Amino acid sequence: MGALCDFCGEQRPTIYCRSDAASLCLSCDRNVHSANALSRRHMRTLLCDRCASQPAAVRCLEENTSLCQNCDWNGHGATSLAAGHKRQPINCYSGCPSSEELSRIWSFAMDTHTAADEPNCEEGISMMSINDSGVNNHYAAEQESSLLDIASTALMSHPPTVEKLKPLNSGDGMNLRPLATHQPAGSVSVTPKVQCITDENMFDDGSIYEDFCVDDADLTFENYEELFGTSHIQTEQLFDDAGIDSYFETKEMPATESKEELKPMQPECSNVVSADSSLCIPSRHAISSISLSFSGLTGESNAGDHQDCGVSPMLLMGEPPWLPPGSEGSFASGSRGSALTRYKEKKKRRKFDKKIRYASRKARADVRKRVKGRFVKAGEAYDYDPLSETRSY
DNA sequence: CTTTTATATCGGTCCACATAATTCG
DNA sequence: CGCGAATTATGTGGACCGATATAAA
Repeated sequence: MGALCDFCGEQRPTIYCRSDAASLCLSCDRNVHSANALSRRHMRTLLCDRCASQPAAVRCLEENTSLCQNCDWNGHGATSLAAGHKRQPINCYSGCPSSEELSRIWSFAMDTHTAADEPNCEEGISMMSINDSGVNNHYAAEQESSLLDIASTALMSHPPTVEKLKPLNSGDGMNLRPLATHQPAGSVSVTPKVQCITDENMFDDGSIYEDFCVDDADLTFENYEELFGTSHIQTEQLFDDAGIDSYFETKEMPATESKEELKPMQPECSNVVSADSSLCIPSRHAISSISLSFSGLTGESNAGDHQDCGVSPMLLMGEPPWLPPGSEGSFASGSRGSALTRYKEKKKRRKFDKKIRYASRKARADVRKRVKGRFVKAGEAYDYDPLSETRSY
């Protein structure tokens, strides 16, 4: 990624779109993502001020900078001084929010980015026909109205806790999502986040966990694309869906094997935290975190993900060096099955949301007549017409 | 408990053709 | 080196098929 907007190549990029794996200036962001209903669904967030290549996850209020997980944990949180900085999670957004709405979401950032750095972009926005009123079809209206229901960005210190995440994760229709700054790999690899795992208070009565574990699986499998940067091509080369899927199924399934089902989970934990195995107290939260680690490796993550995690994919795929305590063996065997089912369903859904490189080709394929699923020559008999769904014979 | 059968799931393949990419003069 | 024409390569979606996994008998 360069220092310029991937689209116009002129302005300084401010927004990172995971679906497009692109850094965009504010103007181009709106331009590109107002093109159609699908693009409006792209989740975007601020660009990391430090590396300028990853989506920002948190805003350091002390330094007044937006940071991706990697920069936050490695560069920023690494120092004891900065580790105590107040951080504010940065929300993702979709749709085509107006500049006012964006400034409401990111009041801290838009002051600097928009007003100071991208005067032209702002001007561009005001001039664009696809502005707030321009994209006022029903879908966009929904998007924008839900944008107004923005989840508040609670102040936090490192580390964020499960409780703080829960409400952000609970809104199903919300198109504004927090970046998970509690990502597992990081959470077990950097000291400050150990609290997250060892905070037994969190699980004293088990209630939080019970609420969390299943929903967290949801978070894991549904939002990981939003949580991590995405690069379709790169990741398919690294880990295609089948790969992680098979890993999932062969190692995690069957759900009925309560005694051994956790074995496969351990390598994640043990390897990820190999630098400090004492961190890997196999708490239930850790298990949830582990599943999040999986999410970072599935289909549409990219090299940056692993960079973010600070763990190489190969390491993550390693064999389990030790077995978990038996207490975890009974962990949510039932909910695991349902979580897996939901994961598969969502994975299936994601396939429909695959990246289309050439929209024109898709548009054409969408209207091509077929015989048993195969394209037929123009004018020849067909058994399926996507437009009329009629047969020619 | 083992074997057989039925069912479900998954990935790969095929097709035509517009268009992107490459080659050539 | 740049340009235009010609050629080649690519990508797109739905249905099908074989391999594999899982469940049931």
